[in-house]
Amino acid sequence: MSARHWLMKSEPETFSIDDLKAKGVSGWDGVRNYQARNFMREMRVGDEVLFYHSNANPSGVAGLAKVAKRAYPDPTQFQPKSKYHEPRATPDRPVWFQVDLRYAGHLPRLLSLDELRGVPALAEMALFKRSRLSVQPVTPAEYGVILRLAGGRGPVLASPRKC
DNA sequence: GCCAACGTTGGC
DNA sequence: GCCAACGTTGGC
Repeated sequence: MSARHWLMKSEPETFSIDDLKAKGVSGWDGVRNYQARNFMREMRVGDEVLFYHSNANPSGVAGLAKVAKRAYPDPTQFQPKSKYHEPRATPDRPVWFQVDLRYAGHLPRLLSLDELRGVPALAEMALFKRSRLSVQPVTPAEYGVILRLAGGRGPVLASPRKC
């Protein structure tokens, strides 16, 4: 099965594409929305992810990542002191899941929400239709349009290496 | 199962 | 910081 494509949002004040670059691989913890969780459970190693900066100025797609590990229980749900603590969860019956992402590059330039909104080929994106969903699928066509918009044919846009 | 109240996301 | 959109909770 070919890799699928996703868009994942993070507030750069909390965790930015620069932070992911510094860490190399990071767990995507803290997702507390069922639909977003379900999408993460569909992800497979090697799927390609658009890293979106939300609550930023400007907000937009900042970089690329790849799924490095399939969904597993988000450990913060078991930590009473965490703001992500989930009292209903037990190790046997976890409620929330996360994937690991591997940094795959910055876009040559940030593609702002405003710019993306003006592109007809992207009009059906969940980004606009479901503006609060923090993990969402992206079609191959949309993914291609976004990479092309970002411009350049730098290493960032080179064909993805196998994980 | 309905739906009002409430909480959160995220653009601006 | 404001607030619209919308997901979740809980009373009934």
